[in-house]
Amino acid sequence: MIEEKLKNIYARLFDSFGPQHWWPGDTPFEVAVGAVLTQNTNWGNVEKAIANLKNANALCPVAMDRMSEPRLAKLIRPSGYYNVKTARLKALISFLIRDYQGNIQRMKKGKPQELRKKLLGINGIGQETADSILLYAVGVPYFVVDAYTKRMFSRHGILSADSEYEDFQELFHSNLARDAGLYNEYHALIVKTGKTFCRPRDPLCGDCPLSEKGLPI
DNA sequence: TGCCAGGCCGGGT
DNA sequence: ACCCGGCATGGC
Repeated sequence: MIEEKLKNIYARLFDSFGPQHWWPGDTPFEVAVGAVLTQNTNWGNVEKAIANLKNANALCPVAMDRMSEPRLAKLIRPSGYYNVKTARLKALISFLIRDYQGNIQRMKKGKPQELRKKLLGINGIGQETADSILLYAVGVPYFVVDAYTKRMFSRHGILSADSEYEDFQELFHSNLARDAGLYNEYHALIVKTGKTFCRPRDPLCGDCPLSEKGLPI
């Protein structure tokens, strides 16, 4: 039973690592900024960029909207792809100001499905970034699928490695309660486990809580 | 030193 | 529908 497998994996990860207290960010806006900055990027580098924004007293929608692109690019430089990400942050913030007066909380009004479509319409916001914002900044239950999720659950034979984002997301949506708190913790535990054990060609399965009898993670 | 990190876009086939 | 190159820093 697939449902039992998913619940069993969750239980084992939670027992091993405990609550992860995600997303690592003080405000919904910081979460949204972090979601863009962490695209294909080590979280440690993102922290440096966010620290720069805080030091410049610039981690708010109005300040970042007004800021020149070269200045913003310089502040977020440690997170890599800084020119691309400057444009993406600008696009997200323009949208946020235009439709929600710069207040992410207001996204809770209206249908989550419509909001997701709107987010995906912003240049630079793909499925994972949109779902990260939805789940961790807005608090609506969309499961976030990242590289770790695909790697872990395909290596465990639950889905084939070349399955689509939607396939992985549907796996969780249809087999677990549609619960933001659960999705929050589950995804955070997947990342925690992935960072520790689940490199692309380096399983390191020995001490992983999921490794037993030829079940590499 | 090369590999890796909590993707996404645009152009080509 | 797929495939691919580009985007860039910092840690190990």
